[in-house]
Amino acid sequence: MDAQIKALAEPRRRQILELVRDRELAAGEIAAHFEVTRPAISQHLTVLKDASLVTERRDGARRLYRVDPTGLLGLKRFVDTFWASGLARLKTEAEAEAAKARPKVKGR
Amino acid sequence: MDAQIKALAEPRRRQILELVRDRELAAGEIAAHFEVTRPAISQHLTVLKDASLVTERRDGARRLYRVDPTGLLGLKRFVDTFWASGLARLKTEAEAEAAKARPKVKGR
DNA sequence: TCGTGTCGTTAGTTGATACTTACGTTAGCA
DNA sequence: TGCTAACGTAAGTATCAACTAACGACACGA
Repeated sequence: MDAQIKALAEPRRRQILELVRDRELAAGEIAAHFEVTRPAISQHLTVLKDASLVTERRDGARRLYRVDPTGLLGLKRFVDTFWASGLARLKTEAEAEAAKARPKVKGR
Repeated sequence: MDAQIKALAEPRRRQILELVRDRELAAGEIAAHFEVTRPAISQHLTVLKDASLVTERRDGARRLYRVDPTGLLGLKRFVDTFWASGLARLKTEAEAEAAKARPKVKGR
């Protein structure tokens, strides 16, 4: 999961993912959306590909990229785990607060 | 969401989060789990606190830390969005594959 | 086969950051 | 009021990565 989260930590790579989320785009088309040079985008695409966050498909001399959900699985599990424990904690605190408000009552 | 994901990109900070996920720990207790110096952990805790990923509570001279689910909300939405679109894409492709297997049939 | 278009790769530079050492701050106790 | 314990902060260093410029590789058409 380390590769995935490090790949997503860069804002530009998240922007690239937004671009290829629901449509397939060539490397040059992706680069046209940014003000950095094309090689910079190419390096970002390599990072995303190595992290299994995008897939690469060749079409002649072009290379088409698209989001790949595979790499997101580990990160999703990580986030969901902490989210669930956070919710459980909030629930416990809320119940403790409610119990403090009316200490004599047991149920309801 | 930028601060949160950059905070989580560091492996040591994720380890710290694991430690304070279900129990409250003092800064010194957290630092005892690692081989780096205590100030290094203190700096990590500052980053996590600024990203609303942990809460700080003072108890005399000690400072107790614990996971705060607040900062996870944005990241969770981001991951869930891509996860959902990825699932939708896989579903579409599976249906296309099924349609290719039996091109004459319309339904079922 | 010779250009042209589409990309990836390498080398080098620069800015960000994780770390250590040294110091400052606050709380509690004799 | 001193002393100690538990932290945070500041300054300096070293490593990492995002970027540019230059070059190489591959596909396609005249």
